[in-house]
Amino acid sequence: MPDDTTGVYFALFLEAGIIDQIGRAFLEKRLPGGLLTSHFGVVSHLIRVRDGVTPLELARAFQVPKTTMTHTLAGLETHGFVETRPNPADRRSKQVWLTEKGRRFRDDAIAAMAPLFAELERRFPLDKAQAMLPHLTAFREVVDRLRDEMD
Amino acid sequence: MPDDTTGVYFALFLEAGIIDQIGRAFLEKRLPGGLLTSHFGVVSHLIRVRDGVTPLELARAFQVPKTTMTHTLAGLETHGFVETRPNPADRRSKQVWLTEKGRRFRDDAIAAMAPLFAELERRFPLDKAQAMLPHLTAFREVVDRLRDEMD
DNA sequence: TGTTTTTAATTCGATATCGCACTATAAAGT
DNA sequence: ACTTTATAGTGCGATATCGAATTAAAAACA
Repeated sequence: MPDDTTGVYFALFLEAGIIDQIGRAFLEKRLPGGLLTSHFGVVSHLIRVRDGVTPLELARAFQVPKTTMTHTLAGLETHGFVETRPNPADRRSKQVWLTEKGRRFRDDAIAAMAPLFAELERRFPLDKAQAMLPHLTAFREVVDRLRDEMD
Repeated sequence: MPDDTTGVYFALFLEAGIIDQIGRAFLEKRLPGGLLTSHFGVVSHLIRVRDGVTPLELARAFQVPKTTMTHTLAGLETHGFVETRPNPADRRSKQVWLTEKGRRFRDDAIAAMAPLFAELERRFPLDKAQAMLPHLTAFREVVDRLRDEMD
């Protein structure tokens, strides 16, 4: 495998990292004090996908260690954005449910980001973004599976 | 702006974040104890781009706060992977130079990642990766500029 | 059924990350 | 030249992140 080959995949991870970093910084500057991208991410996931999921499922969705998710959920619960209830199907486990306050937090954050997305659309046209998304998703899916398998 | 529009850009950040997360976890599992992606990233940058750059330039390259870069560089210096010298052109500033040990650290890390990239190439063909990279880079460049301008 | 192994979550300790405030120097404006 | 403003880097405190070990419950298996 030529060095260039490695370079391309390497560059993809590098670009993803910088995009993530900028996105986080931008979002966090617009979140209420003490709240981070991790908090927003979880609440957003509970709305986008569904709530009532377990902490472990959330940890897997974001590919973070369980212990990190425990911590993030504790913060969200302190803020009253989620509540956890026992999982009726498994007494080791919990379910995470959104509160009204949590939904409002997410709506406010999205509203605060709207100007960015508007400007972004002006500079990186929607059709280009739409064209790229499925490829990036496919790459993520491959990497995701690879992680499970290569440990 | 329809909600879907926001959704596409939003999804791009989300995918980037997960790819970054998986890449970090994978790399860090293969780095010597106490060394993180941040350390590898800086050393790698000093080789890929050039060394002798200032801490601030590095902070900008990775879009992290200056104070984070100070900390990362301190760790690298402790490990003997870089050394910092006064900047002859500006007495407030420094220059960061690689050591032989630093180059070896980077080479070893890349070698440890090789199996991943090899398997990755099997599952996500090189031509697709090559096709996607310039678009992702373009997106990063736009977001990067936007960050500077929208504060 | 009883034992062993796996799984969900948490606690704890180490370190990374980051914002704020500060110092030193440089650059800009008068 | 002198004052003002901007810039490079650091110290400190708060909190996030993560790995290792632990506990409780479930699943696998004898």
